[in-house]
Amino acid sequence: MVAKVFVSAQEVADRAGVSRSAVSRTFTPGASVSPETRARVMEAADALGYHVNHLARGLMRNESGIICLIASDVATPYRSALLRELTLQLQQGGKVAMLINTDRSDGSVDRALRQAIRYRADASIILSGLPDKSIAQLCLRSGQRLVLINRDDDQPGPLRINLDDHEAAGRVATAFVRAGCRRLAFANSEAGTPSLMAREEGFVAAATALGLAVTVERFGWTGYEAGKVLAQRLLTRRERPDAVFCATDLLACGFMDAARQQFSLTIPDQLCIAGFDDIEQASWSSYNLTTFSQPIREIASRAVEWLGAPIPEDHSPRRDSLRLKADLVWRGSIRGG
Amino acid sequence: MVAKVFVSAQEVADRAGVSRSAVSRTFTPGASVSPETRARVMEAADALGYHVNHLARGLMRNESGIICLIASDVATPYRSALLRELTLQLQQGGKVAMLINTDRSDGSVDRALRQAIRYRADASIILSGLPDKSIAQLCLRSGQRLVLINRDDDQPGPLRINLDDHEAAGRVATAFVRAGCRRLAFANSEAGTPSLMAREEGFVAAATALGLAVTVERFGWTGYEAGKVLAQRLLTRRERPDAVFCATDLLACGFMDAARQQFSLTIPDQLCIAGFDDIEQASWSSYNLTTFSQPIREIASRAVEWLGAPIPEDHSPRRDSLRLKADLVWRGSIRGG
DNA sequence: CAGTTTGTTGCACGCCCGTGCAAACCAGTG
DNA sequence: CACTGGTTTGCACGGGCGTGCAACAAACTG
Repeated sequence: MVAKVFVSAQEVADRAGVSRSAVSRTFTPGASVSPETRARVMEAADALGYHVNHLARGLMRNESGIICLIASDVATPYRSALLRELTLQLQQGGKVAMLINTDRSDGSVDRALRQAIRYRADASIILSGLPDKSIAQLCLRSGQRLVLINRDDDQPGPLRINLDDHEAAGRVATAFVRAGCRRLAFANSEAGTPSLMAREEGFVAAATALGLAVTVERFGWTGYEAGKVLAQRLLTRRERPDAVFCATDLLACGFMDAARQQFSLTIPDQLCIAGFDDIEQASWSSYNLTTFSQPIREIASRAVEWLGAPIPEDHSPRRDSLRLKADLVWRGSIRGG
Repeated sequence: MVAKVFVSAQEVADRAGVSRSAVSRTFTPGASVSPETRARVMEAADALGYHVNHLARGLMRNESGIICLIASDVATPYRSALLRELTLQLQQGGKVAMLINTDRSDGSVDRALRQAIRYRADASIILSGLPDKSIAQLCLRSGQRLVLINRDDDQPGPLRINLDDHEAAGRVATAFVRAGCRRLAFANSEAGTPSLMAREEGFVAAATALGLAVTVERFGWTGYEAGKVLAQRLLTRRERPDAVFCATDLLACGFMDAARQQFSLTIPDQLCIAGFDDIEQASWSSYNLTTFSQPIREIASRAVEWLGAPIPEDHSPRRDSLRLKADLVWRGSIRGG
């Protein structure tokens, strides 16, 4: 068994003929080292293949540099795109991402947060689920920062980043009406997360204001297959909808495929469709889906920026809650773009 | 500034009225603690919200529990699916995944590996690119284990997991011929990674053996848009191909969309298509793509299993190179399945 | 030249944990 | 009671690092 034998600062010091402190200072920006010693240290370090032990450094500095990303369904187009952007920007900020998968079971997020605590992560970014209040409080008490993305929670402490789901959904209703649609429907999943429900409520509210009723159907999780089932259910109704707003693009893709292949409908002539997220597939020409783009870059940059900023002394009315705008991307699934 | 104030074992010990060792032993499986003290410690730990500091534990044990995943294009369907499976299985094995994004620039993988060393990762799993020999050697010398997935490298030390790309590609050629196709083409990206090239070579070799020539076209990276361009190029040729093997499913999706919409071809009647990876979209009914499924679960489980196994004393002829089989998933893009 | 400033270096301590070792304890035996 | 074997406990050390402090050297200042 070849034990772990990473080279330590002491070995570098011995080889360079200096004290270990000198080595440490060489790798600490702003520390006082003469150019000569620095050079000798660097040479020895290169020769030996020395790399600062961030575990030990984290112990000392009380700052591990680790940011925990907590998410489920990470292989989903939208999630993976967000994860990509987050990890990229964290890396640029000198942090490193620790990825923890959650499932839909109870306590899954709590377990993930416990892991984050064990590794003394500087912060946790939660993309799915909601932690128990007590464990969230523990994180905050411990000095760990928390970011909730698209989880419409209201407890103070974490940074909450959300979209204007409600308002955006209203814009779709208007667009549908302008396209001459009268029989509106909303295709949702049964997941019932705040942002999905906000889209549904926003759509229904706006339609009602325009004097139209909305048929709402909910099924399964927000995936392609669920979209097909939803199409099955909505398109076999007596009063077949002529416009459907799907809560996510994945649902929309499944919906469109079923609409075209099983019901021989043409889009957008016989049926208008809108989605949400602007996943890559929405732009594929088979779908060419009109949808809302999640401001992924901005979400990530706001989160990272907030993590880098110092915690203010005063308990001032800090902007811990952001509501970003989702832009409507016009493509071909609604008439008269 | 609320400094980090994670509760330490000492505080738990004080509260429970025992020594710090007792606390440590309580959280160390197999250590000798009486039931009473264990109970008192647990109670105090719960009350204070204590969690073992894995940074310090890693320092002691010389084993951080961190596994580094190094990859580019993590938002891609295939990559994200593999990442998901890896992180899941690592979690089940009690490890934790650290995700490092690379780009296509030189030294990107090397920088990622350096980061892995700094955090004293127990192992690194590389999904994209190839590390420089010297840095790879440094990892191995340091006792860090290395796994290369679909990177057909031949240096000893790392575990290398590859597919039977060459042979699989041959099976497609046969299928095309059986479907009555005569004018074969291969659509590749310019990335030139070993597995992509193996698919190309395997296809060409098999076709040649069957007495058919293959038109090869390469463009861009392995994405949807590149697939469209490749269709543009291949389908405007004098001798239009009647069967195209795309190096990846993403290329195939782009290719199919262009073939249908710009060239009004029907699939599989006028054009047979095959892909590779079996990404989720391949099963979407707009594509219904015949393709090879990457044995993602097996790749992940083999990797995790290998990481968990002890390094054998003797330098025996260890199975450090695995070649897994990619199964052909018959769908509707080749005639006569 | 004495005195002061500036810059560099090494020592020693602490961060939090696991563990070898020896002391302490406890129950059982003759 | 003395003795033995087994279990539990605390002490002290080490793992790799950053940093305050004091010692020291060099460079100025008057």
